[in-house]
Amino acid sequence: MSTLPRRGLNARQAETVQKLLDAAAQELAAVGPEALTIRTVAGRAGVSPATAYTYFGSKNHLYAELFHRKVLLEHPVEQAVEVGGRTPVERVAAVTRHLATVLGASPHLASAANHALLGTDPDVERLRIVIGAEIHDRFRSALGPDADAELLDALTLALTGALLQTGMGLISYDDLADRLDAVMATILRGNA
Amino acid sequence: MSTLPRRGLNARQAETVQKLLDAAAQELAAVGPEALTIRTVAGRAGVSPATAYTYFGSKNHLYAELFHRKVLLEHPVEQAVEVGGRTPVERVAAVTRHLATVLGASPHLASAANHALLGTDPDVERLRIVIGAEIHDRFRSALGPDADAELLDALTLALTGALLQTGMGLISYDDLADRLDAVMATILRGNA
DNA sequence: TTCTAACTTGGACACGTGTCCAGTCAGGTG
DNA sequence: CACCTGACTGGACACGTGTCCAAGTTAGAA
Repeated sequence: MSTLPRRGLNARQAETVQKLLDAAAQELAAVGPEALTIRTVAGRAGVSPATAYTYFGSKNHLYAELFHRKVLLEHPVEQAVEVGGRTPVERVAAVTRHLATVLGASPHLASAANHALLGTDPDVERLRIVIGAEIHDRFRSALGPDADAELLDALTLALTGALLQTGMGLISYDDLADRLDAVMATILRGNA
Repeated sequence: MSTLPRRGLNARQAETVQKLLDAAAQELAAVGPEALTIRTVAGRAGVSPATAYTYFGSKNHLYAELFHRKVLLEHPVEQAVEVGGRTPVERVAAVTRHLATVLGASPHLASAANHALLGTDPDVERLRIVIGAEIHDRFRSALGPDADAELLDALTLALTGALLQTGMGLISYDDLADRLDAVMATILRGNA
């Protein structure tokens, strides 16, 4: 499956993939990440399980792809950063608030992705790197081009940890944004 | 299973549990987290699978318990903090270095626990909270009793994120200690 | 010693995962 | 229009998970 996820899909294939992703999003919202199976998603998409496995080699891959599209691609943050404020603290807060909002709107997806992105499939690995880079870039554009690498690292790790704890239920989605604000401000203090 | 993990085990049961945990550690080191199954662990422990499921309701529970015992209970950090240095930065570094060392010695366990602690079983949830509290306490004793809550939060989240990324392979165990040093120092700057 | 409560066992069960492959179907090409 | 390539299908397969239960076994009480 490692070759199939995006590159070089013809129209028909792309449509099949889209149907699967749409069905997965619906199924996820309907029954949650535990109850969802590839076969029910395939059924909902009007496609055979074998076909589903052609495009998504594992449930993890499906979740990771869905997360990437729904959370990152469909919700770019450029404007949030630009209108987010004049200081780095404000712009960083805009990044994390934006993410918290998007995730809070799809808690099932967030929790599913939490598990999925830990997977070892090559497909998941690829998406993990893409997603990590995207987060990194968002912080970089919030901090400006001459940001300290260690600082970026600290922000990214703290965000990662917060998302993890949210997925585990230790932080509620309602609290996430505020918690992140406070943590980011704490980290930035002395590093602005 | 939620009632059985620790409380009120008689000698025979405690021995069974210990045999299972020992077998799990061996199996984990031998074949890695993916290939391990409850049944092979039970076999190695000389116990039936049904018995194994009596004490560990899921593979996640088994991993979480193993992690808690091997990483936290068998490796208390008190002395590390005490001899770690005089400044908060040095003592925090002692905590994270200590953890990084222990985890680096059992990468399979670390990665298994990474997955497992995300589980939804009640047993896992309980251990998650216990483990989280333990980490929190370590930072608190490193920072002193009057530590800022937001600062503690930031350190904990960054550590969590770093452990996550290590489990995912984005940070090597060799780099982990140094990365953590740098990140912790960055966060502490301006918050000492 | 005998009894009893409990821990343990073997084995079946339903279910999900991911793989595989021979066969079917559709759409564009000649 | 017949063809042919590539996507899709159906269904079996091996495997692991976690559940269940009737029967066996063991340790400690009477």
